[in-house]
Amino acid sequence: MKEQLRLALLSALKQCYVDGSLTSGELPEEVQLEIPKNSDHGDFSTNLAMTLAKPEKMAPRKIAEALVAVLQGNPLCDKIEIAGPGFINFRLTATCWYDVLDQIFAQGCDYGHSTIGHGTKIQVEFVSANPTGPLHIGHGRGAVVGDAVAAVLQAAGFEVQREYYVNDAGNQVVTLGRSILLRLRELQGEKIDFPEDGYQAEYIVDLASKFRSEVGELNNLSEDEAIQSCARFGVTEILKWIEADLQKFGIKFDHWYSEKNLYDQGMVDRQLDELKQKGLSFEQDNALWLRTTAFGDDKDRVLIKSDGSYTYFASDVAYHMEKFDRGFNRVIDVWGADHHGYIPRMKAMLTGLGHPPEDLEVLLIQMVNLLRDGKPYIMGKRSGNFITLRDVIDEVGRDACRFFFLMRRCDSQLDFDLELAKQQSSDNPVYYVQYAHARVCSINRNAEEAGTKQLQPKDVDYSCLKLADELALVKQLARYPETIVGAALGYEPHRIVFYLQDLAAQFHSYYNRHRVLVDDPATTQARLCLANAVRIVLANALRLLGLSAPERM
RNA sequence: GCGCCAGUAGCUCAGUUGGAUAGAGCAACGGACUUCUAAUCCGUAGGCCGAGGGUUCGAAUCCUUCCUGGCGCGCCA
Repeated sequence: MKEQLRLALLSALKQCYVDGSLTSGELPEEVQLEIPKNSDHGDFSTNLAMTLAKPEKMAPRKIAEALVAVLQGNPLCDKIEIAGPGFINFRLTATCWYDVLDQIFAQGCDYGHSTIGHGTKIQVEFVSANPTGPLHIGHGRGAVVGDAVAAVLQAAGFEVQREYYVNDAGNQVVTLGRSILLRLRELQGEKIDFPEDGYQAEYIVDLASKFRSEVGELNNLSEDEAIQSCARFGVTEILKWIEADLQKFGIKFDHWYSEKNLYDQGMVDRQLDELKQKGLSFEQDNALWLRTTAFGDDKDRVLIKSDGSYTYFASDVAYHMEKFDRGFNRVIDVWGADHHGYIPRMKAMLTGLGHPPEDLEVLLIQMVNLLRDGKPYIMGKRSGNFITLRDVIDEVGRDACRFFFLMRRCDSQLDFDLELAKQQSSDNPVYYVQYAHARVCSINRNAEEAGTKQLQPKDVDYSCLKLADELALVKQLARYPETIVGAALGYEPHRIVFYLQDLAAQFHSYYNRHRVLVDDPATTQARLCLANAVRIVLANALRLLGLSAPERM
């Protein structure tokens, strides 16, 4: 709809140049068409005349007049007006809007999808929490946002892979192994002094006892072997929890990528060699450094420490290069905002290795402040006192929890008060949206009980939908596809949430003002179509965000 | 000290990437269920868009300087 109008405008402009009413010959790279806030200003509005004022050296309103003279009589438009400093406002014909309903019924659950991504391969890597403990609320936010971003990109025609990077190599895994081993010895009756830097939490004891019953005791192994064995066991078990938690949240990854595997395959060393060959790394103080300052970072970064062990940055370099080797055109990392300091070094590394830095997009997820009764709940893996993501899902509910995380743009902080989330559950916005969906289903049931058979859209007279409320609703439905495109290109799934709330509000309002099932059969049929078009779009958007669309509530 | 993110109604936040008179939800107040589900709707009230300066036809949005809050600034992860 918008596109057709855009084309009409462009050809009108060309026509003006041909007939000489405009002279600059300037063609804007983009004709901006927006939906005015105030519906008195029409369905669409363009500032084209204003942007041409300078090259054309003419008053905007004069330019607008020239354009409108050509556009007058366009079949799409009911009314074209010049307003304010030089806006051109368009009101489209009702029939033109009714086409949207046909599109919705024809496309069904695909309505809203587009091909704007042209199959570009994008990988979204998210959560990637260390397998040393259960997921907490902050991971939950990253999980939901990452999942929704991936879904929205898919809907916009990108080819998307969801990946979880498993940090199963490195220090924290050794710490995990040692912690389990110590608890195991404790279970065997030894008196141990649990170190400060071990993982203190209760689940370590559970793991130790599970280890004892499934694997046995480790008296024959050396200390290192025992730690290794405990670590492997711990990582496997914890990954099972994580996967189960995510599944409970409705999130499924296409691929789990092991850091350890990266080392085992020699990919880290190969990548370090390449850096050396390209002269990007250097040795100093017995360590190997990457010269990231050459590409905008404020200091150089260590790849191999002076004790010979690798930093995380080393494997991150190899990992990210490997992503591009796998054929992704663009790579998205979803990180906690506390890692934002890593972005310059990652971009520097990419630039050094010949990738445009825009190929990596990092989405920073701001902190979640977990509260209970208004009091902050301190989270820390080592403190031993935390509420897991699973606890939250169980307490608040999956839909409400997901919705809550998606309601805000991800770069603003979020207060998550458990008591509030529960208390509000009866008037939680997610139910508001779902209720709209359930209402349409209920209308359908009533129609069926009353013996009203719903006609095929082609047999329905849409011109019965002449109320302002009805046209406004259709126009809102027409905006859904572009909402997805905007959400995808900006990596902003929250836009879908706001769209859903707007659509639900408009429908609730309409429902309270007018009956769908009325005496006149033609009107009833048309309104049933409208209501069901709303239902389809609500269901599509809810599904996109991983939320359920209940048929009754 | 340097960097990143934020600052919009009493509270929580949107604001279509620079457009016309800045919006919604809670909270407050007043109304609507013999009518398709009241988990709903209608109405009232609420603003120096943190502050100053700049860019232009036009700024909550862009540039700049401050102020406030959060987070980073390791051969930690």
